[in-house]
Amino acid sequence: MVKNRKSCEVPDATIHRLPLYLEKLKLLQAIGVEDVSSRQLAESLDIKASQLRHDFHYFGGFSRPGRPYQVAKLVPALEQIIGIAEPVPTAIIGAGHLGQALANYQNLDVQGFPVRGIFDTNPKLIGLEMRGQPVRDMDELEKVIKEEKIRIAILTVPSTQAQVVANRLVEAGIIGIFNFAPTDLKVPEGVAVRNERLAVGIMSLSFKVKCILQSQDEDITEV
Amino acid sequence: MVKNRKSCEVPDATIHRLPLYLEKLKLLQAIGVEDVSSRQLAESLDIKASQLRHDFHYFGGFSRPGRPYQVAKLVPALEQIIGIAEPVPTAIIGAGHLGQALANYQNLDVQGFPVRGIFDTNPKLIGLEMRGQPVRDMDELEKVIKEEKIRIAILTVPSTQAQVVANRLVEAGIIGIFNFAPTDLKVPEGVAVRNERLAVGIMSLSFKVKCILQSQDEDITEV
DNA sequence: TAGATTGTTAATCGATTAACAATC
DNA sequence: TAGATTGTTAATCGATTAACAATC
Repeated sequence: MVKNRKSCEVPDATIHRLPLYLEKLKLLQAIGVEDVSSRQLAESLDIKASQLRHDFHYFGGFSRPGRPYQVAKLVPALEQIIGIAEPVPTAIIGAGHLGQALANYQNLDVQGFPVRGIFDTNPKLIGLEMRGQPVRDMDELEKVIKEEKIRIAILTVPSTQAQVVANRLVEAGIIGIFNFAPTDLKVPEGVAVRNERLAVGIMSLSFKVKCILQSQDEDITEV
Repeated sequence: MVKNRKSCEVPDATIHRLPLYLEKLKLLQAIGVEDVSSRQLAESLDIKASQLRHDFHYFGGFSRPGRPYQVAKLVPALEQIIGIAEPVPTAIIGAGHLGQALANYQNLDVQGFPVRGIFDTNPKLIGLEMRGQPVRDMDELEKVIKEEKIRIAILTVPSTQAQVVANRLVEAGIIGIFNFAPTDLKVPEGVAVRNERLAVGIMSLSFKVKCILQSQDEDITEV
């Protein structure tokens, strides 16, 4: 399977677009669209058709020259590539506000990441139900991960605890950590981490807002 | 002020690193570090020193050749550039789980984005207190935005409502929207939007997890 | 002075876009 | 056939990295 190995040497920029392609295609599927050209699909995502075809080219052969893409074929192909052809059992570590928000975020299930464990150390939270799942004591972490074959963990604990918890997760066999703590986790090779920094998001927005305000000031001054 | 205009023509990649620089510098400041070289700072962020200096070069003159950066000068300079030298009054639209999580996320205040209004249409939520702020009826949106001089809005409403609410926000004078709904908002020029797609994040993580699993399978097969 | 550092430009690298043959 | 489309390679563009003079 040389193809498989190669199919993982893909730029991050391309990887980040795959979910967008999939989302749009599912939308088309829902309204009964059967075929779609690279031009149509790209236009609806505000990118160039050649970029879309170039992205697809990493994985090869979704259609053949002259024929548009078949939505019904492309959707499962992308799900396969992204790794959600089968549901991916997921845990949420930290049942604070953010953890609760994510636990209750129904799309997580729909998108292929059923939550099979919610954990916290706070006795006041343990036992509470969220989406039919009880919040469990962290003591049960390793046991539940094993039993439920959980592969991905969403980490919403305070940043002081993030590294310690991450170590336990890795030890327990987790190979994907979606980290919401503003900490750079150190993990061994063979474990993927994605950091979600909400503060970075709002600050880069702030930069652009500042630029807009400045340009408005200039316009007024120049009148 | 040609400098200002120019200082906004900065690649997105650089803009996204500014908050990381600031965060690390504040950490250094907290432990009493006074000077820091580009090499030290870059190393702690796992980037190249030349990249850091290249980024700073867009804004010019944080130090002079031969002298390292002074933390006490760099922090306010970056805050100025990012646009958080003065607190930026912020609103949260949608007091569901995610809205609540963000409202209670204390760092929002600390980082320069005090929440000055939380809004929802659900009568069960209106009146509830979150961090000393009542959840208000959407009817009050325009009034409060004006009174509190709110510039940035965090949008956590269902995607079906996102565009309608965004239109109202723009009309009311908001110029920055931090959008958590999986919808591409259409806004006029002079309004900045940043989309936070949690589903994209977890799916790109899933892609990498799948690749790790495949490479492990290959290792076993090849033994 | 010698070693370290910044600001700044040039070289390299990688991602995006264009072009086009093959195909329907 | 004519027009539209994909897969694929080449050209372009932009971001990262290296290099180095000026300075401390």
